[in-house]
Order: sequence, then C-alpha cells, then structure tokens
Amino acid sequence: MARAPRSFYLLNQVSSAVRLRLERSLREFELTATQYTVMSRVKGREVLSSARLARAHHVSPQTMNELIANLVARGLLQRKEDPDNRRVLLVSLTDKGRELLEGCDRKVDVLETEFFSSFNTADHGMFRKLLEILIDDIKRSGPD
Amino acid sequence: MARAPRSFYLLNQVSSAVRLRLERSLREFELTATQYTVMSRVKGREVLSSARLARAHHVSPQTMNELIANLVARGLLQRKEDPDNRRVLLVSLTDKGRELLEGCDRKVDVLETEFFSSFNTADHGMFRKLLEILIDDIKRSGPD
DNA sequence: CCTATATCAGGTAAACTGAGATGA
DNA sequence: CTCATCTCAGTTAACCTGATATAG
Repeated sequence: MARAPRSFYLLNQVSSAVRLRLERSLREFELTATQYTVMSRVKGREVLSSARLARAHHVSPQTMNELIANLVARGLLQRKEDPDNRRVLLVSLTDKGRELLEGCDRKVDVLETEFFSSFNTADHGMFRKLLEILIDDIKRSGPD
Repeated sequence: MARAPRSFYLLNQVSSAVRLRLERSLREFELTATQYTVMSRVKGREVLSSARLARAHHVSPQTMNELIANLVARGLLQRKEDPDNRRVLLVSLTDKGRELLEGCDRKVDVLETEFFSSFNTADHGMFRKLLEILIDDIKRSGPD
C-alpha cells in the first residue's frame, strides 16, 4: 500500500509537462518559455520598467535586465526613457515582437485546448477557480 | 475589460510560487528542489538506475548522471553495480541521505499544509482529482 | 543622504548536444 | 552488430550575489 503522492508532486508533474510542451511549441519561434512569459507580460501592461517586471516575475533585477537585453538585441522589445524619470527605461513590444507574439499565442491557444481536453467545462472552471484561490492566498500571505 | 488569464498562466503562478517556497525551505539542508525531487524518487523505488531516473524525470541521462554524481559526492546517495548487469549502476539512499531526506520531508509537509490552508477538504480533494486526470492524460497521450 | 533603477562582473545549478567506451 | 548505459567535454539560459553609477 503506497502512500498517496504529495499534492506538490502532482502539481509539479503537471506543470513540468506544460513547461516541456511549451518549450517544444515555442522552439520554432526561437523563444524560450521564460522569454514568452516576459513578452506576454509586456504586452499586457503596454509599458513598464525592467525593475517592475523583475518584481512581477519574482526574479532579481539583474536577471530581468539580462533577459530583456537579449530580446532587445533581437529586435523584439524596445526600451526608452520614461519622460517622467530619466533613470527609468520603459519596455515595450516592437512591431516585430508583437507579430511574433501573436504567432506564439495562436499556437499556445491550441496547445492549451489540447492539454485540458480531458476536462469538461465544469472541471476546467473548477480547476481555474481553485488555482485562483491559491494565487489570492499567495498574494496575501507572501508576495515576496 | 481585460481578457481572462490563460489557465497555463494561472498554473505557472502557482507552481512557481511552490518552487520558490520549496527552494527556500530546503536551503537549510543545502538541497535544491531538483535534488530533493530526485532523492524522493530514489526513496520511493528503493533501487534503480540513473537511466531509469532520467526517463522518469524527463531529462537526458547526462543531466541525471551529473545530478546523481553530485549527491554521491556528498554522501547522500550511493551507486553499486547491478549483479544482473554490470553495466548498470543502481542508485540508493545512504543512511545519511535517508536521514537528511526525512528532515526535509517533515519540513515540506508543513509547507504543503500551509500552502493549501485556504482549501477546505472538498477543494483539496477536487484539486488532486483534477491534477490526476491531467497526469493520466499526459501519460496516455505523450509520455516522451 | 537615501532609495530605486540600471548595469558590470562573476558564479552556479540544471538543462542541452555530441562523442565515446563497454557490457548484455 | 546493436542497443542501453554510463561518462567526458563543451554549451546554454536562467537564475544568483556583490559592487557601482546615477536620478529623484
């Protein structure tokens, strides 16, 4: 009689499978899952600083800077001085970046639909609801 | 009206929060989350080869070998020839490894309980059930 | 002076590919 | 001969800490 696996273990199985599939899907765009996530976040907020992105992503400012520099070098992101604060460099998508991201999004939409295909509508709604409960708790109890 | 976030995004938020908390909890034992996962898997199966571990963990044999070599060097794992096949090195926990892992497990138990504290019993059961549905599907549709 | 932002330098763990040796 | 296992060597993306310069 084997003990029931940890919930952390189950969660990790699922999310590492997602990560693997995502990396594979994005390979044709020459984007890693991390880069895709960053670009998606930039798209959502329109303009924001590297430092803010770093906090949102829970990584050090150096790490985010490096990630962004790479995407800037590839012409997918651009940075320009915040008129309100010359110290701050606002990050945004270039046209090329926006176009690439749209291609990725279409492919990831398909991947996501496939991934949850064994869920019925109620299952999927419940899954999202439960994740949102956890996320709320994470934000309340310890964002940093 | 912002679009609802992707389910992949929600899942990633939760699992990266788990990862962060796990890394922090294990720091006192000088184990990374990956190393802890490997040791847990070794504990479960008692004896198995690096190659099998690599497949279970969806990483290349080289990566797993390196990971194991590190833990062997620290006296937490041991390898010895499979009597049935001298090419195969069976990996198992040392006494020191077993002891360390027990300490980790106790701490992770607490962490996990805290992490899911906003779930009631039904929520937690449902969450696990949904994850298990996804895992079954992953195993069926594309284990590799 | 202090804080936040950006950046330079250097380091690590965890992944990869490629190329080999060897036992079943 | 072939296949699986293990190992050596080299590379990468994504993280880290520490130290600095500067804008507000």
